[in-house]
Amino acid sequence: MLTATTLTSMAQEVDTVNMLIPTPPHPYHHGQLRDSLVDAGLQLARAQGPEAVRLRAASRVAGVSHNAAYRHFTDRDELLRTVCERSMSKLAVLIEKRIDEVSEADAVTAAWARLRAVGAAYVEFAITEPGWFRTAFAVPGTTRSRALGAAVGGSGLSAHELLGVSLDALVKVGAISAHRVPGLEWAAWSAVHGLAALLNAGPLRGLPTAERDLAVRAVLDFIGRAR
Amino acid sequence: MLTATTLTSMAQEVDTVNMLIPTPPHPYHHGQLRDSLVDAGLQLARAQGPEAVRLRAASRVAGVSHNAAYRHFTDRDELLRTVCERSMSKLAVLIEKRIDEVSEADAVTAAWARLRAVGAAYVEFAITEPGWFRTAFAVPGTTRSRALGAAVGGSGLSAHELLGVSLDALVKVGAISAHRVPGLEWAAWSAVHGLAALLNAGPLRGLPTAERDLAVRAVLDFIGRAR
DNA sequence: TGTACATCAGTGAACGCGCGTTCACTGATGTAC
DNA sequence: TGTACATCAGTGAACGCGCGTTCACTGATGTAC
Repeated sequence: MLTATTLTSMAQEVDTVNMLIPTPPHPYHHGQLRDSLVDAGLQLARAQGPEAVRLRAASRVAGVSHNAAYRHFTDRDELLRTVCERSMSKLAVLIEKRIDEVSEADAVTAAWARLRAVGAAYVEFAITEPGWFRTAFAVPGTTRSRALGAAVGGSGLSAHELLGVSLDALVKVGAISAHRVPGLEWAAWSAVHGLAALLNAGPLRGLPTAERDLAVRAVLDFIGRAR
Repeated sequence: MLTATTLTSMAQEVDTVNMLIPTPPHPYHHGQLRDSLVDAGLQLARAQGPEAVRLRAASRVAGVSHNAAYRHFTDRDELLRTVCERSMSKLAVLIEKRIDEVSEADAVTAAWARLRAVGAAYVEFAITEPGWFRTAFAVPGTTRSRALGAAVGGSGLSAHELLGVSLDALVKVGAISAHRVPGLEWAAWSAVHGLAALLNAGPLRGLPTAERDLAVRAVLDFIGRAR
């Protein structure tokens, strides 16, 4: 069964590490400026969270004058929303990846392992990418936005939908009864989200790795005990 | 048993409602400026969250020139930390109040009801006072700060300590075994904190009251099923 | 009890910062004829 | 194929904002003698 103990940095696997260095000079017509600005915004969000996603800062990173951005975004908020959606999408991509890694043979065991994988991936993302995690939840309504995973072979389901699919699978396999799904959905999501928040920004930031892994295991076990 | 369905505004009971209006002119020597600035900071935090706690804004609300604050705080961070601690303390005071309202006769039932009251009060505070809730968790390390409740007849225990006490009581009364306490502590805290965050700032903001109450009940039931 | 003086706790002006946003502009590109 | 011109996508200067912080100041208060 997948545990949450191996919280190595997923960064390199999910995306290339970029430094916050302005890009070298470019021809007058940039050509990809919108994408470049979103990438710059993602770098800023990754390093410093959603507050750091600003038009001037992103333009600086993209190596462009600070008002060129207005050719591609109506205002700062549009850039921020785009970056939030992309962050949320990265979370969904990681969750789906971890689900796909589950290889249990028995259908029931596998279904439980997949639910656990959803929770573990959620926390893994929060810990290894705190800036993106905070950004993903910085704008209300982002959860419903679809993942961009389809482009890289994913289903395009959102993080929330992946949780729903996992719970439905448990019903289909006979592990839990259907009427328990809504409650479990709430409980599981809340528990995992709260754990992520407490470990990250809250009072438990900087907990030693061993204790942190214990806490993660405790919460995931608790959810798994729902059967 | 205490439910979470009555999420009426606790504001008036916990503190007087203050508008963000500058106080009337005062004598040259204010006399209570430090307290006034902290109160002003609490008003700002309540209305707009921790980002709004700024020296200039607080001075404005307190009706004082914007640098008088430097006689009482070394910098903005000291004011912010003070306001965060006070917010955390308000959370603890509400939790303790809700615990004290439990009136079950049977020791085991009462112990469970008190644990539930802790969780319900936590969510109640998050929903009725979102600004203070965010502020309480805005500065890492604030959780360990003691509540100021002792002054108003409370125990002075922090929110976290009140949870611990409730769990210990369940052990003492024979409802759960001692070795389950750490895991339960993590799970309960995470679930309730995550629920608060999702309902508040996250994707579920603006959920209709009925659905929201269902979600709260689902999560509290889930914790209560730990027996 | 009265005066000199130190200290405390305010004031008002100023500096420098990064920000979002707007303006008039100009270089590069695409299209009609 | 060549030229005129519209359009697109950049640039640089500027405005106004609120902020934290520092400076020299001044009014009020408390204390020593």
